[in-house]
Amino acid sequence: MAARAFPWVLHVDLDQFIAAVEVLRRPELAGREVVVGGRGDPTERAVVSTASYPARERGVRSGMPLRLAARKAPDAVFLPVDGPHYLAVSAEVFDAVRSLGLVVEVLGWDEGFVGGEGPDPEALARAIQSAVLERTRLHCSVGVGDNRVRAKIATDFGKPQGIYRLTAENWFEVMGHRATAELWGVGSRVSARLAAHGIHTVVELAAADEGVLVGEFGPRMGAWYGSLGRGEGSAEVDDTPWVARGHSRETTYQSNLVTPDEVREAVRVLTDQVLEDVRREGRPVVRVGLKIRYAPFFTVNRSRKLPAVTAEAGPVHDVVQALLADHLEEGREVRLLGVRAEMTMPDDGDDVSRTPVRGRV
DNA sequence: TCTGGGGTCCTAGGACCC
DNA sequence: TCTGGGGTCCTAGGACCC
Repeated sequence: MAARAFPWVLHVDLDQFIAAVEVLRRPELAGREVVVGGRGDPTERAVVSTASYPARERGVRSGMPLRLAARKAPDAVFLPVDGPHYLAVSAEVFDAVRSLGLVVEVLGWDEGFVGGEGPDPEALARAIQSAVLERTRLHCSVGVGDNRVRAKIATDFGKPQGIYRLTAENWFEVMGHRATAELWGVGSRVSARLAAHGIHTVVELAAADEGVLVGEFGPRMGAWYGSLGRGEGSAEVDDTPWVARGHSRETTYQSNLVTPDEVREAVRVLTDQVLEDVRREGRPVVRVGLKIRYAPFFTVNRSRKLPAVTAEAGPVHDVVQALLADHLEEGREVRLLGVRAEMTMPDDGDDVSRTPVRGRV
């Protein structure tokens, strides 16, 4: 159990995971344009979860509205997202890696870190690829790094079905000239704020004055972005099972909700779903959140601590409905509703906000 | 935009207390 | 009122990731 540092960190990432899993159970789709998203109906309000490589060649991307994807790839096969199936396949993938006697930290359905030792990490990577392929018939790419940040970024250079090594030795040669947004943890907003300080590339970020970064992003994040630019980071791999802080359910309605009664009822349904997720965890609720997205696309989040920690449905419904009553602006059409519940963490009694702060990555 | 759903973590400001 | 200086809790919002 617990975290341990390794000389090598390997990042294992399944290639076009969801699309590949769907092709496995429908072999006739091999080589075709496949788009998985929503309920598989490209006329609905939903977005692309994954597209097969042939569909990507037509310009279909994750996160793109299905309607737009259908315009770009009119002949593509559209399939619904089947989360439980992907979760089951994912568990098999990581079991296969663990069967090699390795320490595995799962990051999501289709990726995870693996601790590596010995002189030949590429051989280890090949062994992982073989074990996964043999067990699940799925291909993966493996990034080899001297820490997590470098391993994670390395994987992209190995795709598909490849292996790529990124360490302190070749970090600047490979990454130095690239845009800061190519770093894991730097998105469009942060890269724009960096650009405002004249910082555009990874090497510029690495050399940036720490005072400037701290002034812009605060002591913690500022220092962290600087180290990201240098490719620095933890080499720990932690196989402790993940404990969720909370659960949420949200729905974008195919047509906007108009009356307050409709909204209240929809929130009640979502709350019941969240309570079911929470019940499976066996931990009580400390705080609830309500998300309202008004048409056309304006989102508000409101949250409230419960008067007392509880595993009962009644008080949770009461607080969620009270949040709604206090904040719903009647007369505005509602496009999306979401309900979130945060639970107590296993060893801190009753206060989720006291969870020890841990560096990202 | 035609803009999903499920998560995590960080920051900042106000309330409140001493 | 010409209005301290922390520390902590709560809430809102931002940003990022898959």
